[in-house]
Amino acid sequence: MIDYARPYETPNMCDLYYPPASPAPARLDDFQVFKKGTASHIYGNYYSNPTYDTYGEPELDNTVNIYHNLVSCREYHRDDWKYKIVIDWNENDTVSWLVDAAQCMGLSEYDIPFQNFNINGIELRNMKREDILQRMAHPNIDPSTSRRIADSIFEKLHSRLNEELRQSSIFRYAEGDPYAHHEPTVLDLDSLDHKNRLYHSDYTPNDATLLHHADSSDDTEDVFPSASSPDCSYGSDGSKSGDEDDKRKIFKRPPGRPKGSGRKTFKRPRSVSVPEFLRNLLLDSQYCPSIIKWEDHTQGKFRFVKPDEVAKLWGKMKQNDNMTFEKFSRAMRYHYRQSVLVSVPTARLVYQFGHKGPDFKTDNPNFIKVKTELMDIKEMAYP
DNA sequence: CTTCTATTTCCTGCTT
DNA sequence: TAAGCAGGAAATAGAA
Repeated sequence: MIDYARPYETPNMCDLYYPPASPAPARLDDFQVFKKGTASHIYGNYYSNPTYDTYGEPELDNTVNIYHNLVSCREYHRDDWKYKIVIDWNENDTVSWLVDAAQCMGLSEYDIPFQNFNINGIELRNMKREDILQRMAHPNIDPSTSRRIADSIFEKLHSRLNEELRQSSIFRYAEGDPYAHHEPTVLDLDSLDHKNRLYHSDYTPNDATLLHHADSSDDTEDVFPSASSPDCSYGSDGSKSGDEDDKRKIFKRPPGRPKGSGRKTFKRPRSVSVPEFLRNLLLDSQYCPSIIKWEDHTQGKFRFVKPDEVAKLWGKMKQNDNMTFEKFSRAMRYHYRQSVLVSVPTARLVYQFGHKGPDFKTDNPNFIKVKTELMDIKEMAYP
């Protein structure tokens, strides 16, 4: 069962990075804690990092002693950020990434004021070099060192962002971009399926007909033609027309997922769930508010502007040309039981994330600010 | 291999 | 009448 609420039960990692109100624990105690194996066996031991020995033991001050607090937190999932795209990072992911980057660069825990990076991935992505430098500044750290670290962190961040962009460009509309007003015309399914995106380098979308042949052993019993077959009595939009009712009596598709629709030639992690997919659409200016938009962001209420387009995107991501809004909405309704989604009875095409729904936090729902700024620019250009 | 979750497909009945 | 909604039933893929 997916428990979307779980992340909120864990403490904010950055809270742990602030120095404790009581006197800081002695370093020796921390070593003893590690020796007892209370946390280091789970989270690793920073002190096992050989680079640490090259640094002197600084005084514990009010900066931060993040590693000490980090390793004592049992709920910490230090690798989560690796399996998300940057814009999906929460505050913990950002700091975890920074910790990792610091370790890779051979820095000590005193070189970076981690508490200044208690920000989500969207905010991090939007930061300029100078913004990072500003947050990197600390009275106990030499300014030139801060500048050097800030530069390295900035480069590291953009190296990752570029890699995400490169990999996301694998998916493109072959038949033309239905959202042509967006630039570039990339169907960024990776951002909608972020758990899979890191594995795309060895993955190409299946050609259904190729799959049919390659999997012939499995298909010997498949008397129901797939969507790619010319005998299929269903249109790509799942509609049934005219005398197709007669064909349906002969070629009635059985319920359930079509055989061979899975991907068998490679191993991928679980794809995003329907609620996560919706959340990702809503947080992406390429799809929100053009095909789906927030009705009331504070309540998690959203509206399908083009339900069929959303369903097609879902189908595209799942390599299922037969996906329809009717079927997609059925998948949505299964999430009522767990309060991941909640129905909004009065309005059509309006749904709501429940209290166990995914994190949909954004400071700019429907990208209104961006639009306003664009309008301002246009007004300045064409008064 | 079994069990479980998350769909996918089809369907009936109801509401707008 | 069409579109959307609610939810049962059966089936599958993939993960545990």
